[in-house]
Amino acid sequence: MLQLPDLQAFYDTVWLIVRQIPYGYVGTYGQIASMIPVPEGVDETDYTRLAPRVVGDAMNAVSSHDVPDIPWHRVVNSKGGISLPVESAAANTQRMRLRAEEITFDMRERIDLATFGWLGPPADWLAAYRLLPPHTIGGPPPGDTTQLNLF
DNA sequence: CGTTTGACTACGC
DNA sequence: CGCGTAGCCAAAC
Repeated sequence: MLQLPDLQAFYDTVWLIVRQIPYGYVGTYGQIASMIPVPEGVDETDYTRLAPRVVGDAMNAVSSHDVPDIPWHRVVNSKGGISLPVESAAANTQRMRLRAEEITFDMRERIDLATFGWLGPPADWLAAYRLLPPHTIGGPPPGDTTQLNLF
């Protein structure tokens, strides 16, 4: 069983991380969840497979109000696709904002994570908030060790 | 209040 | 690869 002890704290951490995703890059639900330490007493396996859904809940909470501080449009699923209901107003907004950041979609409406996938925040930032390093996504990193925070 | 639904993901075919 | 499914969480009905 997962049962997060402090849901609001989890949401706060998710938003904190999402704010760090730079212009022109995207993070995934699972990636963000993996950066948050597994709460005490929570089974790690359950956390791994269920926490990404709760990250989606946290995104839903802000996108419905369209909180300006939080670039919610930069969060996509593990396949690089938009997870909002297709053709919904919110999904169209998200796609429009991503394209405005010069992020491109392939023929199947998917973003190449090897190109646009966020590599995560700097180690010192993670340490300051006691978070975990993100596990790499989308295969081998493109090799740019100097990913500037343009946000 | 039960019930249903879903901004997820890993895994097996 | 794509599709289906398990997992059993939260939020919305």
